Amino acid sequence: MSDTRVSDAYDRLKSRVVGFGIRPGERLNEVALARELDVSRTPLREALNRLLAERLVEFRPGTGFFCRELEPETLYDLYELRRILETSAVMMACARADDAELRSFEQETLKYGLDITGLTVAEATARDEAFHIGIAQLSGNQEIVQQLQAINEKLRFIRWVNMQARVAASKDEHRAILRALMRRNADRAGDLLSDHISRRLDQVVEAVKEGISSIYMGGPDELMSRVVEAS
Amino acid sequence: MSDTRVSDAYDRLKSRVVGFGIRPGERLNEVALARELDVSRTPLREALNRLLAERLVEFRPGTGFFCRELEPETLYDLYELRRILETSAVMMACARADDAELRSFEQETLKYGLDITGLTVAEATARDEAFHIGIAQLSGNQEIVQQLQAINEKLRFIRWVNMQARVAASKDEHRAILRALMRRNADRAGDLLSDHISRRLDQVVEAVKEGISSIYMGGPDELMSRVVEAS
DNA sequence: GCATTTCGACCTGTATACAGGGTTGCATTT
DNA sequence: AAATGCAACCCTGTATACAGGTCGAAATGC
Repeated sequence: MSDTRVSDAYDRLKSRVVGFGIRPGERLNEVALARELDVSRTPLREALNRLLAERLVEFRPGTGFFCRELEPETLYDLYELRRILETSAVMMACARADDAELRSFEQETLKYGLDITGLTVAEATARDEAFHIGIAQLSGNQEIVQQLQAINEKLRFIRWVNMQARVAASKDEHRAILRALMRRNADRAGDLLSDHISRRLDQVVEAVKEGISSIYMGGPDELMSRVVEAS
Repeated sequence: MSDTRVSDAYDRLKSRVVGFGIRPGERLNEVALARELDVSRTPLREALNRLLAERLVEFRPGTGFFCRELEPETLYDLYELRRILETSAVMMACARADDAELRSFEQETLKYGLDITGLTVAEATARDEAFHIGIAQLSGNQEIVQQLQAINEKLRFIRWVNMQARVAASKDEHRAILRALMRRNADRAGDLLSDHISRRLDQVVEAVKEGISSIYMGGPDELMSRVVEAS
């Protein structure tokens, strides 16, 4: 059992929202949801209010809570924000991280290898996120790390949809970024990472459309359990 | 009356937390707080959970809610994050904002003038924030704007403390930033804004110490109603 | 047949009650 | 005198009840 019923409901609700267990725009019936999560309405509403502050759900007074809508513009802005933060972070990492931290990150990254073919989409996405968060952590700025994690949650479904398309390129790009980082070449690392994310950013609008249809085709479970094949 | 009792309690609680109506680290007694805010514990706790998600309050299961602590390191990280976001934003603004938006911002900024001597600290801080948020809005990226607003709330008390120290410099720096922005000189605008914020960043740790004592000297109301004098 | 209005069911918003656990203070012991 | 243990009180965590409002559906009028 979790710490409290609130944090328990919060965690499970969050994974449903970011994982499309609940559809964007869908209205949330508190009584039904409380029964599903096996909590009463009070802790459920407390959890919903946490998600509201993170803008993962919306709220209309007198009407109730809704799963957040997916505006392509918002997702584009989030991708851009991610690019800004990660580009700055890798440059800070080049300047600040000590040798032991860099080596440790390199080892952790190369431990399973950069190749993600054969993994499910969910696994590949998790590993991709870990790579990027790892760089942010090397920057030494915890606020950047936390912001990026929040952003990643909002963008996770796009990563799922995109994960199959650019496997080979992603692997090479990650390797190049890692190399520049290990050489503490801040300008090059920043440029590479910026371009790496920009390439995804350019596809966001299409990804949303395709993503929605993909998701409603086989459902989120089907999508995230697909196996990534070499391109 | 507000929309709901939750949002009402949320707004008033938030202004207390960011304005030091509640001391950092202070434990929040729900019954007493509910009585003060004239709501019952249920909406109060929902409001507290929103603030928890924003990390403006902390929570220990079985013990209750606490006002967030002020770690100098966290504040330093937030200042740095602010610098990164605003530097990117002003460069994006140079490239993207249309002429009408730029002119409108210039007019709004010059309307009251850049000189803030004679205003109270609270007024001067509000105007300073408006200048910086205005630039972020010109970037066209709403996510950046919202992130900056959240960051500003967490740093507001430092602005209060610092507001008196660097009035003259701030005025000139704002003018220079505005000029570069109007000329769409992205590199120069970015550098100026980065330096502008970096100067504050360097003072953060001292500001925290001085800030704490200042606040507990005359109380937050006294601090924010001080009049800014020419240096 | 379509629009409009009214009625009813359901759902949200909030208060309150109760149980369990934490905290604090006092007393006792070392 | 300091530290530790115990007990009482208070406070948190959660369920539930109730009131007010919203949305939908059905019925009636045009």
